Amino acid sequence: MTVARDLIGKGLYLRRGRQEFLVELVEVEAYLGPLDPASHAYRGPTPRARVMFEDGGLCYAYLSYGINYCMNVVTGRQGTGEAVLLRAAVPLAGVPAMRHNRGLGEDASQYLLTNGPGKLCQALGIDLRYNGKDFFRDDFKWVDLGKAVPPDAIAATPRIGITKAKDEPLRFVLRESRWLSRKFQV
DNA sequence: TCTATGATCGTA
DNA sequence: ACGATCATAGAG
Repeated sequence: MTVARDLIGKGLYLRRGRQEFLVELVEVEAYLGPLDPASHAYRGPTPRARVMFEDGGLCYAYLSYGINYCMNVVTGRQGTGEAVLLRAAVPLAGVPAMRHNRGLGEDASQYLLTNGPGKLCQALGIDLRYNGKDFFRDDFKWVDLGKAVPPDAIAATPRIGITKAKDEPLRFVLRESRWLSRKFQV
């Protein structure tokens, strides 16, 4: 949870072939493991959730609603099943490719690029092949963007799109960001 | 601005 | 059958 908070404002870089992407994370959600009924780890290390139980630093990617992909950072030690869902980001590099991946024209609002977990993955070209990849290798890189994010710039709110444990404030957002999947309410 | 709905498929 | 989503349609 404090790990999730620390991801706000971090830069994530991805290279695929000749394409390079860089985004700044502005919205994440913590999923706490087997005791969290909203987590995919709730039923233990099933085939889908297996990488959630690996050591931290891996990518847990899955198909959501048969339509979109979503990506997580595994954050616990081996066996704990903790992960953080990446929900929204600011596009910093590779914007034309993201626009293409999203099927958006030049005139479409820039905020539609990466303001949701499915949109973020589509923009970056993330699919099931990225499940189990290492965010510290495998063409990913964490980038220090050099911005200090003061604690009061980050807000904690309930998680989105879940039915169980919906009241825990485990979604972390950069308060004033225009790139959130939903506007932060006071 | 909001609520409802359909698309679509891996997982359990 | 369900779901850590999204885009669209229609009402107010």
